[in-house]
Amino acid sequence: MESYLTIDDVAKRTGLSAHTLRYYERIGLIAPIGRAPGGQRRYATSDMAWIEFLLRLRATNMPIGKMQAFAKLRGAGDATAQDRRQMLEEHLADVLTSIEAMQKSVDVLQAKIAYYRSLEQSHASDSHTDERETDDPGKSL
Amino acid sequence: MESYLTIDDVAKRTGLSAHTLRYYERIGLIAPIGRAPGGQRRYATSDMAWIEFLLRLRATNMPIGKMQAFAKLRGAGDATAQDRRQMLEEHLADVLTSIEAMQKSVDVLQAKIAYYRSLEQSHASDSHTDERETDDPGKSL
DNA sequence: CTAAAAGTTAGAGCGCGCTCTAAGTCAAGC
DNA sequence: GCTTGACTTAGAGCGCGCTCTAACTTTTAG
Repeated sequence: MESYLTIDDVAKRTGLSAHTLRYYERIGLIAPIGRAPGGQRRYATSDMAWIEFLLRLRATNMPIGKMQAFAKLRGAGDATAQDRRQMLEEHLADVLTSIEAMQKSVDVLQAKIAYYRSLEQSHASDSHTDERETDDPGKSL
Repeated sequence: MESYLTIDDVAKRTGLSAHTLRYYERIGLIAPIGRAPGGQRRYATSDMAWIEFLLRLRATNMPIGKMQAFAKLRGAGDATAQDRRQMLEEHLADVLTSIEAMQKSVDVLQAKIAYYRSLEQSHASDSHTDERETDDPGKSL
């Protein structure tokens, strides 16, 4: 097991800055990392797995406070597995809701883009049509 | 046309606070709203349409700076329609990318939840199994 | 007419999630 | 040995997106 990753190695692999990695450790998102004799951090592959999972939580907009709560449960051992599952289920529900909301907005954006395209079409053959831009393509259908 | 919406009416309809509505106007996201004789804002239905569109941009995480740029183009008239379309297309691409990323993370969360469930299953029939929690369900498959 | 509720402004303040600074120690190459 | 660069800490600072305060005016209900 090549458990010899320096903080910069981890930064490169995760896309997090070394500053952020230390920050996450300071606030308890990441448990204390092992040290080389000189005091420098040496990340194990198990640390990497946890960090990558954290990034999944972050990618789904879990606030740091909740990640801290989750990390704390994890640190408290297997007995908290049910609590953790419940946290993840609640978070997952939020995420799915927000994805749905985004999808709905995406539909609106696409409609708007199509509307702009149609404007460009009509202006292509007639450069001084005086129609007012409604910014509400839906209304004109 | 009942263009007699007060700021509180609009707040209720949009979910934005009156504070935020004034803030958006101040920073140019919303063009100056018409006023009643005493100086109070009176929102027209066209204002509402724009605010609702802004909320779509916000729901898709467009930063305020870009919304300002978009609003400015809009204020500059029909000639900017192509620029606006391009902004929306670029934004849309970002949004689709981020939805994909979220979906990927959702898959990971679901796998993890399933893993927790399986742990609970095995503990249900044997309350002192000493298996170590790996926090990496993928590894065990 | 009065009292309470809702509106106005300019500007201060805040929570989040980093991000950077300062001052110093440690590690690697020549 | 010396230099260069990466590492360490504690703590300050920052950009974003609001959110609230203070002091005041206007509107509305009784």
